[in-house]
Amino acid sequence: MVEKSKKRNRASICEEEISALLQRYSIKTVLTLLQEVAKVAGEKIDWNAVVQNTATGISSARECQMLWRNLAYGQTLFDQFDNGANPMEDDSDLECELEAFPAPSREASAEATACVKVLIASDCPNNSNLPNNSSIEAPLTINIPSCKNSIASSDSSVLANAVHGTNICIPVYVQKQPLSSGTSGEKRPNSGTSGVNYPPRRKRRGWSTEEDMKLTAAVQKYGERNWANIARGDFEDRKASELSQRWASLRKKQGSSNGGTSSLNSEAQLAAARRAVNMALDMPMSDNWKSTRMGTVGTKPSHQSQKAPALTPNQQLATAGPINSQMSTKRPFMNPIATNSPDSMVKAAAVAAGARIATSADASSLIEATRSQNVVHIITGGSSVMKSSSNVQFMRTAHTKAPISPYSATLPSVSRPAEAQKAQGYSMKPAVQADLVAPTPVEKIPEDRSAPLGNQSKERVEKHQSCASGNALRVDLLSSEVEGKKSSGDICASKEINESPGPNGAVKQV
Amino acid sequence: MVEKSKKRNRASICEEEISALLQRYSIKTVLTLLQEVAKVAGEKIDWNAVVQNTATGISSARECQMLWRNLAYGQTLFDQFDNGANPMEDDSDLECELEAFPAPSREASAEATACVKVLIASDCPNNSNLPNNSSIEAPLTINIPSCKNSIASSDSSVLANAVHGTNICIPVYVQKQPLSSGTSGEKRPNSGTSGVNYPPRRKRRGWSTEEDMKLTAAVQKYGERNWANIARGDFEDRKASELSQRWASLRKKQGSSNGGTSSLNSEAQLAAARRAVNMALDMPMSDNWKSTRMGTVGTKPSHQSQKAPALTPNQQLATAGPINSQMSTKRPFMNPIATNSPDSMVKAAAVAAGARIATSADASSLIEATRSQNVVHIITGGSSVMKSSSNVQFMRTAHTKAPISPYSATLPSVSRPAEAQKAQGYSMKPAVQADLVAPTPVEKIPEDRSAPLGNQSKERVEKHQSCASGNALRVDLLSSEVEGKKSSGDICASKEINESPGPNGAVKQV
DNA sequence: CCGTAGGGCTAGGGTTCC
DNA sequence: TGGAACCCTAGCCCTACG
Repeated sequence: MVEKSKKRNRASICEEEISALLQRYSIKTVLTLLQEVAKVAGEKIDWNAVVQNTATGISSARECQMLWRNLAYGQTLFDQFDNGANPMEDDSDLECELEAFPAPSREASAEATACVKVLIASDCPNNSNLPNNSSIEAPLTINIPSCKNSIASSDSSVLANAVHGTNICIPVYVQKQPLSSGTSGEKRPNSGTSGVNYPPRRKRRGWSTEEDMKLTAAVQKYGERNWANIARGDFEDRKASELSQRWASLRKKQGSSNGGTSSLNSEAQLAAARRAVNMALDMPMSDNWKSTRMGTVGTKPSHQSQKAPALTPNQQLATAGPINSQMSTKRPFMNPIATNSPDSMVKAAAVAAGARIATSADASSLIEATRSQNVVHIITGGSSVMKSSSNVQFMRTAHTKAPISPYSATLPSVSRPAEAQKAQGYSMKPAVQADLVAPTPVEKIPEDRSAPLGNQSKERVEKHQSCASGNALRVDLLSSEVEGKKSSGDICASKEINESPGPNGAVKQV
Repeated sequence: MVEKSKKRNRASICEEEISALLQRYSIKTVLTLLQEVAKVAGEKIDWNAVVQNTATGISSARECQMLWRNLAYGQTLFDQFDNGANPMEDDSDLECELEAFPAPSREASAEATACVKVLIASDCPNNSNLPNNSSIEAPLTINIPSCKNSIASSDSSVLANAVHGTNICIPVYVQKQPLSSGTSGEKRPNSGTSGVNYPPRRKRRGWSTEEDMKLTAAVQKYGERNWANIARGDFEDRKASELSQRWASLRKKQGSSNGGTSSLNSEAQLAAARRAVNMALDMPMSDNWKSTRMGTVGTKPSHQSQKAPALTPNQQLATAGPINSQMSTKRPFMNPIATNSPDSMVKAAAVAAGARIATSADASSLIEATRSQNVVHIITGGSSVMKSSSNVQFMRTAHTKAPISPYSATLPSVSRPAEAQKAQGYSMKPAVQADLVAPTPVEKIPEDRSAPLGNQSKERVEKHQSCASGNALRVDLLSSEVEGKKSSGDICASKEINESPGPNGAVKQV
């Protein structure tokens, strides 16, 4: 009688079976049993206990189980069992997945679902204990069409059915909720057993320094716009919006206070950029190349014609190289002396060597930076603070040692991460990225977390790449006044150039 | 002299090579060449043409090529070639990927990258044509440390370097950009050749009533589908998609304010839900089961103890079933007569059978509905209007044919889509979802576009699932007064229950 | 190419709580 | 009382899909 085969894990259930069920048990019986079963704690169901307290009228635990099994996975109903028969072991339950045949319509599903939810939610059977003060009876009126007419699919027939049908009303008991005073702001009580409280307002939880740092790190890692990713990855109990908000708050604070604490990706990058510029354009040859690094990656791509504009300098000197060189010495050779950090020198050299990406790691970091933030800051010397809106790149540079003119520069096209490897592979035309480090920044670069970054940065970059793959690279400069503490340096001849990065006045000074 | 082996696709480049390069060519020379090469259109580089116009001072096409190859993929520099020597074929370029050794630091990469970007972006060589009106010269000051000191890695030494170094200033030419008016929302000009605009996220700009009316008029004029035309014609600074979206929003609002025009998903769903309720609780057995569908899915999950409360009805009847049944006939058997749509009957049966999800399609549709809107409306007969904020489910039901008492009911936990399959698999306790359709709605369901949906709904649902996976299902009822046109029906004994769904007074009447 | 649907993200503004 | 945390909604953008 009972299918014991646990192997059955897929079956279809059709109207015949339901017909059989409903001809034997009323819907109310069925629902009552389901409710009672649902109330059983734990996984195992003590059918004897169920049947003792059941309101279904079923007196046999075995029958209860049978009915339930039919409900749960379509076990065949049978009608011969002793009233005192013990139920089967739970282990004899099937692992079964019933398939609808044919599938009901989407609307029907939704309809049924919504309906059942209402009923389910009122888990107070109308024949049990009275609704107490915390419960409210709400009538749910149901029209029972007179079912003699067949084929009631059109609206008119539906209406006719309604007219001829009868209405029944079933009480729905629900937990009474305290009226919200609107402004009282009281916390929603965690009413224990009734569960499903409203998405309760979470307890307010301040941000610890640790969390802030974690956030900072995450932003550096993911960029400023990927709050959802950050939230999923590192902040289990903070929402993306909270992260964003907190980040804005942090930025505001640090921006207004002064140089802030940590160098963000953008900031570090931009500070680095300035130093790099310092180095790149006239690197003395007096450096020690020993124990330094050089990384340049170039690959000749098969048929990609991407190119990037190169640089302007024009000075020409030729120097005999010590290695692998049969070249003429057009430039006085200096003994390699370690002047700066090896890394710096190497990178400066890399720039000189063609503004190519040095390593895939570098490429990815660049890409990441580019993707994760559209703002690039190069702040030289000054302690000014600037906040820029998305999609604007700032570079603060100046003529002399304490220059504080911010520029905004649009980044050239950059590959998205997935294409990082590919992007490295240009040799027909040198790639636009490069590596170098200028070892001697004039002053400490003030921290500034700018660079809010659109989540579209990735795609945006991609688009740029496609639409501006030629020489079309633009630098938008923006010079702004110095804010914050007075800069000890002089602002050199930087012009006041206000570039509107967007229609929204995307450039903001904080 | 030239490595022709195309097999070389991986090599390392180190400081020695760079040293060799820089001792022979100045950085400016290098950069100039790179820029010039970058400007070459197409994939192939005509070195003879390059050398004719070069500002590098290099007079040999062969040398140019050699230098470029060194830059691109580290080809060894050599110094013996005729000035008139023809360059090698491009095909002799290597496919090579240079690896940095050792890899530069991340910061160094970023620094170099940003720096180079600035330079690259100003692709107006300072020795070429004057910047025109659309260009702006911005000084980029670069500090050139005096390179005699070695090991300048600490900040202090960096500073010292800066002090002792010299600054040079290179002009950076950039396209002048029109000032943005801030909130004007003007479109960012597509500055043609300069490319790479950043697609800035436009500042959000709410829709004024005037705009809405304008939009309405435009829609009436052009029809609902020609958003592109409308945008071009009347909405300079709105995109077609925005118009479409706004229109949908407007329609939703208006739909809820009165009879509206079209039936929305949520509304249809909820109307269906009511009908389903009508059907479910006392389905007559006089239906024709032929050619109908039944779908129920149940699986016994391994160790999941999720359960859902079942329903209240208590009436018990038993009927002999025609199929597969050896059961006792406790209930009068009626010949199956097709009373309603097959789908409906099937779904009603499904509810009866345990409020389980019928099919995965249904499950997903349910999930979708739940996810996409937190508001469920079941409006019976009345023409009242209600707007609810997220996370509240309303069901309007009543005793009789024109009932208009809205209830708010919290949805039970619902799986998110990814877990839909999993969610189907409960058989230890029946799942909460179910399918059924009541075929005979009493009245036409008024349209109501409610269900504003936060994008957090998903997470909320998820949370519900986790925190209320037991029997904790609650129904919060909310009865509101009828708004809008007078309902022809009577408002039955629905109580006035106002449940505050959230701290924000989420329940709003429109 | 145009439209739509749907998802992601955030600015903005409200509410609650400290 | 103000600010911080929380929350929601509207608006924008993007991608798929038709």
